[in-house]
Amino acid sequence: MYAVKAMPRPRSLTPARLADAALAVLDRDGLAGLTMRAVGAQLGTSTMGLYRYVADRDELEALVVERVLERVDTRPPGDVPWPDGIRDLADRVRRAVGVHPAVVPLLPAYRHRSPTILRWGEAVLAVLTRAGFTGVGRVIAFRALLGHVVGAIQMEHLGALSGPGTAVIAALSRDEFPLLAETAREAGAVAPEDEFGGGLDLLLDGLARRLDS
Amino acid sequence: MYAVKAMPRPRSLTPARLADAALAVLDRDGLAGLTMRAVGAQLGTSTMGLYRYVADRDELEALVVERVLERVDTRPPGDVPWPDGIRDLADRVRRAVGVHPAVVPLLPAYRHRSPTILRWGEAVLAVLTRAGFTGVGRVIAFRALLGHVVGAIQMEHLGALSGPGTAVIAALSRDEFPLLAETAREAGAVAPEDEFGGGLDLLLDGLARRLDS
DNA sequence: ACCTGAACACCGTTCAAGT
DNA sequence: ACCTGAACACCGTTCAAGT
Repeated sequence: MYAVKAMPRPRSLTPARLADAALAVLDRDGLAGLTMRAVGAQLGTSTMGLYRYVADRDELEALVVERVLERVDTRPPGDVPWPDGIRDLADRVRRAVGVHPAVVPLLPAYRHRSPTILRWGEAVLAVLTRAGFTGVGRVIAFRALLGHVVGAIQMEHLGALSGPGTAVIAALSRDEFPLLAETAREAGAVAPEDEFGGGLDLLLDGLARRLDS
Repeated sequence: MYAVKAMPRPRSLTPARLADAALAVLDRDGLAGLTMRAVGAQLGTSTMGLYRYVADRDELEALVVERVLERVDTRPPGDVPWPDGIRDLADRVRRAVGVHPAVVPLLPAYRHRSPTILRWGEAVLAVLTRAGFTGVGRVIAFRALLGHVVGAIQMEHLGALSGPGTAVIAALSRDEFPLLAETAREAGAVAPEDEFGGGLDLLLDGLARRLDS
């Protein structure tokens, strides 16, 4: 019995509950509204209570990012041609982020620390390797795909074709920016997923050519 | 003479001087160190003096971003094959940002407001148009190129091949992430400009195939 | 062991006052 | 007209105190 002198009071929070609360605040009030005080209030606990679960605000943001990325299925794609496998994997990330667009500004800085993205990267590399890529060619292919996913997701949410930025450009003086104005108007007809997929297909075609030669 | 009753005191600052001071602070102390107080101190004026030139901190950041992008040559590339023209234009942005890497985290949000990037986009579209791209195909091509430049620059500066992130990955357990660990080790041999150019070439090859068919 | 609230050292920004 | 400094309403985080 002597080991049970004082029952330690159970923790009232879990990292998952904390991450959910922070994500709720982020979705509701945006990145500027994501403060330690706001998350504490969301949970009904004191602000300082959070520091029992995270070392600082940085760690809380990492928790939120991982909470969103967790939803990405990182299992190998089905038995399909390798370009379809890559398309599938890329789209899983795009869809998961689309559920919580407010997390987009955080992705570049926290991407590296995400266990989910590591597993996802391993799955992408498995597809590339089975397709026949090796060595430096595989490095370039992997980084190009990662760059496209990162870049295109940001384009979609911070510079959306249908967003205000494009409207501003479409209204630009035709004298100074004739092609930009024209392209912005044509862009209205392109759905976000077609833009994402279309760009990815360009990359995949380029990669296919590398395998032929 | 009655129009010259009271000579207005000349302004002591210019937007350019302000932007240079802010850029100096950013380069020295990073984004977290870029505060209104720090920029005021850098200029030897009061903090509040800055508000005569910018409406708020947001506008100061926009000024810094534009100061860096200003250096990008937006004139049409020489009379070269179109893929070389695109390569040239893309590399101009990469090199300008490389001089002030601390500005990278600001790029996604402020890109749209930059007059330089608008002119640069017009130049990219001119090359694409002369190459034969039109309509939706041109929209996709343009956005894919923009996405690659944005994504690859961020990969280079926030997730550099030679950076600590890759070292961490290279040290990962070979059991859990065998391909990631192997690729990270191979990545050490790839220079940043080769990674950027290699990815861009994949995209350009994909684009060339669109013109053939 | 776990949680709390006051306090501290910062921010951006408002505003009344100086020259 | 231009510039300044005190003050206000926020932050993240330290720390001593409560249960």
